[in-house]
Amino acid sequence: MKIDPDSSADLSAQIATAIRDEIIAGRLIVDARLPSEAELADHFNVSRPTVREALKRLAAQSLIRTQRGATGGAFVNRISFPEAYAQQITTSTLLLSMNDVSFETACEARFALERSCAALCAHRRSADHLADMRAEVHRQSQLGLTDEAFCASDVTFHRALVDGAGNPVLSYQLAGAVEAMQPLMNMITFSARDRARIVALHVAIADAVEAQDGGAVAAGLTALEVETQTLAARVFAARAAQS
Amino acid sequence: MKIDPDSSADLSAQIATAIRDEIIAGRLIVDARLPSEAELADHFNVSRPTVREALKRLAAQSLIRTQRGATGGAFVNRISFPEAYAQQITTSTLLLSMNDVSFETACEARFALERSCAALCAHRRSADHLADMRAEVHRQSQLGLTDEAFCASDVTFHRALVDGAGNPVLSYQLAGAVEAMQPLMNMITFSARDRARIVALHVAIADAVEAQDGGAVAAGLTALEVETQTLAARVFAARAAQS
DNA sequence: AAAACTGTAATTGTCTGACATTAAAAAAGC
DNA sequence: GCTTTTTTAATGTCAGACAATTACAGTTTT
Repeated sequence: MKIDPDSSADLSAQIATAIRDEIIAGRLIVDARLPSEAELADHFNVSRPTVREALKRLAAQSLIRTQRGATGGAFVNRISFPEAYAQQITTSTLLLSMNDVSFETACEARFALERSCAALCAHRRSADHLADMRAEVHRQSQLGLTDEAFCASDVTFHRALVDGAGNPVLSYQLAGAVEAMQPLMNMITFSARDRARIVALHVAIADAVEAQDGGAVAAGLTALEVETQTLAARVFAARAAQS
Repeated sequence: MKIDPDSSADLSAQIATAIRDEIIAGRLIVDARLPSEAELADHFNVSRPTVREALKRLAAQSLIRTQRGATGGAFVNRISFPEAYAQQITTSTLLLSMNDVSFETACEARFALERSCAALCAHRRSADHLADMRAEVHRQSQLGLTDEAFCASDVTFHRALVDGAGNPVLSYQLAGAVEAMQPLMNMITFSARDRARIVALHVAIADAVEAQDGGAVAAGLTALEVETQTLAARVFAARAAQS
């Protein structure tokens, strides 16, 4: 591992970067044990708290895990899909909420990405995925559902569609796009008529998935995108007029 | 902010989670200043090093930035697109390299996602994006290029295509998919004939983008996917036979 | 009066040293 | 040979101190 001269950056940041580079370059493989904190401190010529801060940075990115006890230490972590999902969702959500990304832009990206699953999902979907989609459609049709519950069910429906493509990498990438939209969707209040239209489109999509007609799935998603965009435009216009 | 009982988890992890939740929920807005480390230590009833470890965890995710001096402290950071790109790429790259994701699966996901930009890029592409694509095609045609330089140019070409869609959220999501493939692509050695075929497909895609024909862009990407998959299959088969 | 300088206070960055906690391995006892 | 106890090595936490940095106010100089 490289050394850190007395540059302007934090020592802990430099050390974290040095170790991260080792992991990315493959010189530290999964489950390899890092030297103990005392050894690292000695190696980098810093104190143990500084090393610890560096290790915590890496732990925050799920790059390492730590274990106490005699044979404990810091180990290179095999980043799991669920962990990657979670990071992806957090980053995407904050990116959207902090950068004044318009609803249109986010919505366009989300549906563009989801359409990329249409053909694969139509081709590969299992009975389970289809059943999940039908179940969510049924849930959405119930009266007296809160807006938040409606949106949550919407997300579950779309995740079933994405997972139906049977490609974990695709599911991972889409997780951010679909979940990060939820806070934006929650800003909208859905009237009974709006919900009925959305549910009808969901039914059409589920039918297309069942028929394994990729083109129809994509068309259904496009129709849903148009519906969502016009609905959002109406809500935001009304809200702007009110204030 | 909530307190942390003496549960089994690390105190610094609990504190980091508590603060992260405040940020995600919007109770701590961008550029808001967190209490000083001493105040946080007092509030959570822990020592300052523990608080610092928590803050470093958040800094590693670009959720906060710190500043020294009299009016310094920790501030909620507006996560920028470049920062989000970098995190996305790191996570995606490690996810692929550590989880035995097959080349086919990763490649399928990557091209499926990229096709989602085809129509938008064809519609919106600027002259700049087109020029970038042409420039990369020209670079790829040069003889004596190393495999790595060829792959790097390939990535730049595809990023120009993605950016041509004019949707920053889409560019962000695709960054991970496109860049994370590079290490996998670098495992392949491209013969002159292979390169010529790929360049020809790139030319076809650039032509389609210039003609603003979204369907042709998507078709070109599909052809490129087929070419890449068969090429990779041949390389891996040859390598397997050799050993 | 304006500008340059200086000191002070607040805050993060780092170090030292210590103790608590944990969990595996070695040793002891039966 | 098995169970129990002790040892040991590692992380987790704490307390206190000092260094480095920066804004601000007050002072001096021009």
